[in-house]
Amino acid sequence: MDTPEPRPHTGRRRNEAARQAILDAALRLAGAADGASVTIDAIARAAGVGKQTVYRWWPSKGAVLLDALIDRAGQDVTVPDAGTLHDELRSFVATTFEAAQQDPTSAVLRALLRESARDPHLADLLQRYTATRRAVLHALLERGRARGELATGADLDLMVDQVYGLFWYRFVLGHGPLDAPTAERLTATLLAAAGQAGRLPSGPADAD
Amino acid sequence: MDTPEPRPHTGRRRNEAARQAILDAALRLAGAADGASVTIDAIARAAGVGKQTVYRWWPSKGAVLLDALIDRAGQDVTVPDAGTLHDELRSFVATTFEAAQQDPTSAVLRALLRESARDPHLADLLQRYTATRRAVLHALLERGRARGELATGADLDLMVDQVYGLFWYRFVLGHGPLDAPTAERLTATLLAAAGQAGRLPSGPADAD
Amino acid sequence: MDTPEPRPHTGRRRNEAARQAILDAALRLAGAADGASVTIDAIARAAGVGKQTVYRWWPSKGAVLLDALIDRAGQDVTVPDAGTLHDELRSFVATTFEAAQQDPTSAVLRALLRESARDPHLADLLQRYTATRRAVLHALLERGRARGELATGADLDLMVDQVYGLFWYRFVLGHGPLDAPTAERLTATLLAAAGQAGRLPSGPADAD
Amino acid sequence: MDTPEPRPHTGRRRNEAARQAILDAALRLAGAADGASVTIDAIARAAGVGKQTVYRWWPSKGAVLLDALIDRAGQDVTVPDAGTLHDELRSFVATTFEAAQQDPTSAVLRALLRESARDPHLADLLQRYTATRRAVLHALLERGRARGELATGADLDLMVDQVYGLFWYRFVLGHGPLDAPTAERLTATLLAAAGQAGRLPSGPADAD
DNA sequence: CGATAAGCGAGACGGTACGTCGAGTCTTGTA
DNA sequence: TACAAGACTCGACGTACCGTCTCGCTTATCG
Repeated sequence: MDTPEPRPHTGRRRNEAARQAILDAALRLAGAADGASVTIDAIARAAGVGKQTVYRWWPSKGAVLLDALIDRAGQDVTVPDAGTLHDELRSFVATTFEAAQQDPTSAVLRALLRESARDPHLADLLQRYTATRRAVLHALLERGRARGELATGADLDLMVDQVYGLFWYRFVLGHGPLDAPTAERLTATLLAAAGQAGRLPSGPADAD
Repeated sequence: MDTPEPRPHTGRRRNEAARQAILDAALRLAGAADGASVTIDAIARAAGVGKQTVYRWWPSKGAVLLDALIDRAGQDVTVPDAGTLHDELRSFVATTFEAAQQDPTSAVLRALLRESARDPHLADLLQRYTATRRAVLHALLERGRARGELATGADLDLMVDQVYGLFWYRFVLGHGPLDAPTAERLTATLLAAAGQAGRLPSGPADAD
Repeated sequence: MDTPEPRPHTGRRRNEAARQAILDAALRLAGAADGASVTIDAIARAAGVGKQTVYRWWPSKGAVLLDALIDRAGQDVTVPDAGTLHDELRSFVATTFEAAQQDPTSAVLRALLRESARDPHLADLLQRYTATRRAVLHALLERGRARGELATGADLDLMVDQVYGLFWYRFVLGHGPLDAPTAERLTATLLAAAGQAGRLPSGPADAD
Repeated sequence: MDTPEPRPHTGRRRNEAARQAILDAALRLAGAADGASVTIDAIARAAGVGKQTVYRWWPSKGAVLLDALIDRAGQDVTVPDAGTLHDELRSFVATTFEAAQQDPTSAVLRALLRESARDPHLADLLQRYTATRRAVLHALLERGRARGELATGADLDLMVDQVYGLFWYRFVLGHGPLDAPTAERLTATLLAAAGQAGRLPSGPADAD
């Protein structure tokens, strides 16, 4: 049973240099100024590219930004896998906090939020992206539970959302710190509760 | 010698009916469809009002929406002040969750987020608004601490932001429930940790 | 020393089927709808041909149309050479009128005019094409003059342009008929005047 | 029975200065260069006006040009009404020839033709405009016929179209002169024929 | 027979102009 | 002076064609 030989490809191939130039331009513009003027026209002009070339490959401005984020700033939050759940979780949270506040990433994240507010399609993409991030954290917690460091009844989804909820809330409003001590205290809070799961109201089955 | 009584008033007075019509129209449009087409032109047209009349009294579209939210849907989250901190907190959280998901409020909140992403002025207003909400919750916690129900070292700001962070995170993404059981578990988590404050790393001075 | 015999030929030969398909597609599209959407892309797509294949052989869209016109509809206006100048002229005019109003030709002519308005290169081609048409009519008149049926001072160029002028004017605007009676009356007008050339102001030398 | 009092007018009035600036800019651009770059954007920019203001009042670029032509260059071909039909006709034709070849008018006419080729709406407008021009010439001829200077059977429509046909044909192609001698010879041709109407095949009733 | 040289379908590329939308401002006449 | 109406400038939007440029492949001719 061989492959249906869909089509070996025909026509000119995508210009990788143009792709890079567009992502670069998007990052540069998102980082500059107050984030206004992140326009498709501006991105295309800054990349030395026709507008159509942007629209050919991305459905919206925000999709470009998201792509830029994943390509350029996505590889930084790694799971350390060192020792106790407490250490792992604290490290994960602190790294997440820190990474988001570095210079290009922060601007892109804000630009993404700005765009996703208008563009339902981007909102969808962003939702999918955040889901993968949640999944990573969820897996981390699950490994801890498997090692007996969490009560079996612990609501992992809630724990995950408490981390990312706090993160986004402070990131957007900027009224409170997202630093290492905060990561430490947040971790302690979550584990203090989940370690006493017997006294907690039982969460959902959480079979995943 | 006090102010020279400059002029009691001259010219036509503000038309209260127009104000109401504008807020109504804003709510109606924000609730309708997917929330797109909440335009100043659309609001003015729907309210049977000139655009200038909107701009005369509000600095931006978002300010109109925020005003509508406060006028129409703002008075519902009250602090019960009944019994233990645990009950008070659970009630507050559950009420917050519920109120935000009712029909006109939910749409307006989403419209507000959408606008605040673009409009820095509205972002400022919204920040001030959320600050008042945080202050209410902070006061609630502080009363509890005064009654000895919280460790003295507890980071109240962190607790507040965990509540609102989870709320906004789930409200925006819609991937998890914001129901009474969730409120219950969240409350339990927060208090389980804060009751053992002695074992927590000490938070900031929290002098407010 | 003649041409350096550059190279007899090498490589693949021109695909005649593609040529025909392109001309067919051009005619079909020019005839369809209101004539809009006669695009190079559309022609190429309709002909199942790459755009480059069009540009390889024709300098512009209009050149394709002109080629189609000459190939498909060009051979119909013949000079009868039967009897008197009056009869010949009337026949020529009537045939010209009729031929232009037949179905594929009419649409292509209009499409050509449309394109030539934009494309200076096509305008040039079209000018050359109309010049050959004028030359045919001019020769017909000259033969008549040689037979003594026209005054020697007659301005043949003016007569030619009166025929084609009337034709194009009515063809484009469509406000008056281009039928046999019109051809008859036009012929009579021209000959009535040119038969009395002695009383006319003398025209240019008309040496051609 | 009074008027239905449609509306006394409300809202800001049309800015006449903007209208003039747009027409001026259109003429200027049409006259400059080779006529390319007569763009809506360019007109708006040159007029110091938003694009929307152009679109608010004219359906297309060509409509602007036509308006400019009528406003600025339309008042020049007047009917002299001096003496014989021959003199009147010659004068009319010569003036028409001359006016069209003066500097701003010529460019605008060419730009109009260019646009009308693409824009069916403009083609319609242009058709209406040419009809009014034909009507003027038709009236001139009719007065001559009433004075007995034309045969009663003369096909006035044909005569009119011979004048304008020759004019447009030479104006567009530019292969022959549109000067006073040409006007003189054309006039002579037309009148030579129409003066002998008895020998012409009878035209249409021409009852207008 | 292989090397070389086009021609070909497909389609991505940098551009330019299009016509529309929404924003915030301004100018009318009326109340 | 507020108001309804609506014209104004500005700037971004997403689309349509233009003419050019690769791709991988298919023919042809020539050494």
